[in-house]
Amino acid sequence: MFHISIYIEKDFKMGKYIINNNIRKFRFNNGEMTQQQLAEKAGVTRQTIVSMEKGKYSPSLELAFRIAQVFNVSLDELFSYDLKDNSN
Amino acid sequence: MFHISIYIEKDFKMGKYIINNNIRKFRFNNGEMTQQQLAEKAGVTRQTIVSMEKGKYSPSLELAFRIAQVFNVSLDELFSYDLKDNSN
DNA sequence: TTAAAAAGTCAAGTAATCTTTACAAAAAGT
DNA sequence: ACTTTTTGTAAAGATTACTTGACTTTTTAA
Repeated sequence: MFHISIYIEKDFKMGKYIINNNIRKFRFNNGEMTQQQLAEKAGVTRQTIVSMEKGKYSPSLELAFRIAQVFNVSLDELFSYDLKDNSN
Repeated sequence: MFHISIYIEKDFKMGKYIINNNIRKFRFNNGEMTQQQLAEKAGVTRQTIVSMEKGKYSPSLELAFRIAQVFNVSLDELFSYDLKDNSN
């Protein structure tokens, strides 16, 4: 007899996902809205918009909603939570 | 002659919205999942789940996505961004 | 009706988001 | 080519999410 163990990490999903956003795309779909204009409409600084577009951090849900509201779209249209591509 | 000024706040939308969530509902739709179990699956502490359910703060978008993923639903099914009811 | 499990509360500490300021690089207009 | 507008970078401070731990209240179940 022999025994095969398959170890599945408890939190195997964690750390493998990445948040993508279409902010830049929607800015240009809305009359070439600048970062500054979006920032004002969403009630944050331009720097926050820059960092978000660049994916430097994940925004608060509150801010995500405010930006979606500016573009009049749903959260799911603006953000996606995808498996990170590890093929490189 | 006289003059009437109507002042419209620039960010009149801000501060009037509130984030609601269906976390508790989804926990009970999922075989009576406890706060502790949800916390483990989402990779946070139970205290974080408690605070979220109680609406004590708006979670990060990252965490919002992880919880939606646990329940296998979209962000928009789990969270809503509604005008605060000022009728009281 | 008592024990055990789950949910709620509080407070202090850590980590991450967001602001502010200031400047550099790139793009667009004259 | 030069100016102006827009975008990108960086770093320090403020604010807020999240953790940790310890305790109380409510719910479930023996």
